[in-house]
Amino acid sequence: MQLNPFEGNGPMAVTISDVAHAAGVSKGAVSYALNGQPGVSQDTRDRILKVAKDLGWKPSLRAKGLSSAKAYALGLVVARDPSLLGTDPFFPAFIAGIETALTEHDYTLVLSVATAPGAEERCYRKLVENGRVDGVILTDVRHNDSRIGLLNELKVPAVTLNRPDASSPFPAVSVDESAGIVAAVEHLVALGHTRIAHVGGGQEYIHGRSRRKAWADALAAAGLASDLFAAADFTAAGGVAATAELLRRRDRPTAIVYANDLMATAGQSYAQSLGLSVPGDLSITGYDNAEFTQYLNPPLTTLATDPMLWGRVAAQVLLNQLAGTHGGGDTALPAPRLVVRASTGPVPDRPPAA
Amino acid sequence: MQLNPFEGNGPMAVTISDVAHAAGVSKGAVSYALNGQPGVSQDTRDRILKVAKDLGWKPSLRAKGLSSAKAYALGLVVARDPSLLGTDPFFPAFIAGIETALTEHDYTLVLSVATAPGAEERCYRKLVENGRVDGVILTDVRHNDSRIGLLNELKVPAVTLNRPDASSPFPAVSVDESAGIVAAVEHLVALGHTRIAHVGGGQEYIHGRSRRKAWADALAAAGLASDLFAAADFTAAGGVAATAELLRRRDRPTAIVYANDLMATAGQSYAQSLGLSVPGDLSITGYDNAEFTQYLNPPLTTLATDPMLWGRVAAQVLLNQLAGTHGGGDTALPAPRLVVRASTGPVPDRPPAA
DNA sequence: AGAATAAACTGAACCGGTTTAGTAGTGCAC
DNA sequence: GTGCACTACTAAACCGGTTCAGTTTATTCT
Repeated sequence: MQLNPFEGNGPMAVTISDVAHAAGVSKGAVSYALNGQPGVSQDTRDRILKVAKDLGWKPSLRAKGLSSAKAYALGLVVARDPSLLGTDPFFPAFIAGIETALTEHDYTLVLSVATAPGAEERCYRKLVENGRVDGVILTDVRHNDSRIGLLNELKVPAVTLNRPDASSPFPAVSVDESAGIVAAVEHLVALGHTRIAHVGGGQEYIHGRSRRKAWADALAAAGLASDLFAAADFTAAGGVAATAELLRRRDRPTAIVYANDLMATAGQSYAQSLGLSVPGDLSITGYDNAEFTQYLNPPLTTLATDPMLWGRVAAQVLLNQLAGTHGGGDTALPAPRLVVRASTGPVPDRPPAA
Repeated sequence: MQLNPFEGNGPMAVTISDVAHAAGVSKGAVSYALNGQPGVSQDTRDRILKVAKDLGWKPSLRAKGLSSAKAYALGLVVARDPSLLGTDPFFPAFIAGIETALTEHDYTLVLSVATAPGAEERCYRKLVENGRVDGVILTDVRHNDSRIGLLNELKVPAVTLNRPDASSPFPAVSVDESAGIVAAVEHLVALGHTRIAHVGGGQEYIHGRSRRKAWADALAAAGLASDLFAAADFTAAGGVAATAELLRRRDRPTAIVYANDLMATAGQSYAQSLGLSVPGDLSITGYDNAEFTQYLNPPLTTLATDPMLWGRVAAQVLLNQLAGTHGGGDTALPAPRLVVRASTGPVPDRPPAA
């Protein structure tokens, strides 16, 4: 059982003892030498390093992990309905960003997908209690997020994407999403729109909330009322339903700011199916700048973020924390960039016929 | 250094020795009892189990891993240009599927993203040599894929998505993609089309090749020539370029079968920008059934697969292999399902003016 | 020259499990 | 009542590293 026929590293992996024996020193000396710690002379150090290299020694992460009580891995739990997972361009790029930071430090990413509700907390607990990870990244932060307390209890280092609204001891890496939404609203205001609606994402998410608040604030700043709000949940179906609700209103909007691209796409398609012209009768903006949005008819005006950078920085902050070299402060990333395409245009002269 | 203040499990994790002491037996006995192995009487076993439970004992994966030379994790290396990662709805769902199989067995997924070319092989090597994973899943299999040889050399169990064209000792989990493409072509033939083009994905991928071959075969079966092929690379830009090339031809196609949704979307948008009507002048089919395709104008006729199932089965096969309970044969999954939407229609009476 | 100090290095304990070799005790046959 | 097989269990080695407590040797101080 000890000899797994599949186990790699050739016929038998070379251990630190092999190196010690070959170099004529003790295991301890080899450990010191290989880790750049004091306790060995330069001569001996060089010799040990050479022997280790010649023998093709590779540290065993398993052994290292056991003795140093570390996993050399970071955890990410993604809690989404699996069928919706593929619709969001955020995660793949975000994960790629994490990886760029991790590979430099010989850390890996342990990914969990929590499908069932409540499974998320179990995922985090398991990951930490099993010692799979040394720290975790918290995405999709919710209003009064219970995970903050859980991670606190588990005493595991963490980073959050954006600062939670409940008190959190963990550093946050933040993007000023408000600025993006404000830019979109200002763009529409400049085009003459006065009835600018918002189809919001799930309001249990802080990014759902902050986008809504930014929309309302920007309208207030322009002296406009923010009564044209329709709640949705970031899904295409939700986007359609919210759009339908808004377009049924007597004072139907001439522009809709959506909280993400998928809802905007679905909403645009729905509006068009009603015979409305985009942007002739209705201007539409999204959020995320998903690749496909430039191929819609019309191409979607949206907000471009840099999820890869976000992932990279989040991982970096977490690694710094583990190394004890993190100041503790939050990190601010560049605000989203407004990408103006053909789905937004001047306000129509008069409201289109219903 | 030994006592990481962040390390979870309360003030100090309870070990097998604690349990042994509390139950008045030796470490070995506890190990036997906890693993359901013979060597302890039923009475003692029950007592040990109870004590372990009362004390809240959790096995340390790190220790377990060291002594049993296992990682209790599976590896997945995704090699895509990070900027393109978000465009493919396949991976998130695929990964979610993997997770559903893993969580049942207390395995986790270690995910690597190889951005630079060549980094992929290094990723696999590192994952295996560091003992991070017990097996790996191979996606995006290429023509004469060099990774097969690498994994063979590393002596790591693996599963491939679809059977590689080079000889591979690893079980494959396959979807008959050909059947999907054939269904799409037959659908177009039934609509009267005779000039049916194909915009292919990267021909270095076996799925790129097999989709092309299926297209050619289906045309041949219908007595049609398969000269309308344009090479692309699964990207939107590539799809546009290939579409442009096809539409410039004297015998321009009346229908185009794309190797994926993104290229189809971009191609459709491009054709429309040329003033062509879809499907009036040109019918279009995609592949993947990405969520957004139903919100295009017109909605896209495409092929629906079940990436989640694919992930689940692939992981399951790999786990069986690790447990030694896998027969060794390949597994066939249901063929893609043709989803007919408005982007395909009857062949136009005469070729549209150029 | 002798004592104090530091550097270089060794041996062993340790992390928390698994597994092997060996021991004690029981039951049964002859 | 001795021999044998079998069960139930223990002690210790082991996985491959890290780290602590000493020991030896060289250097410096007085």
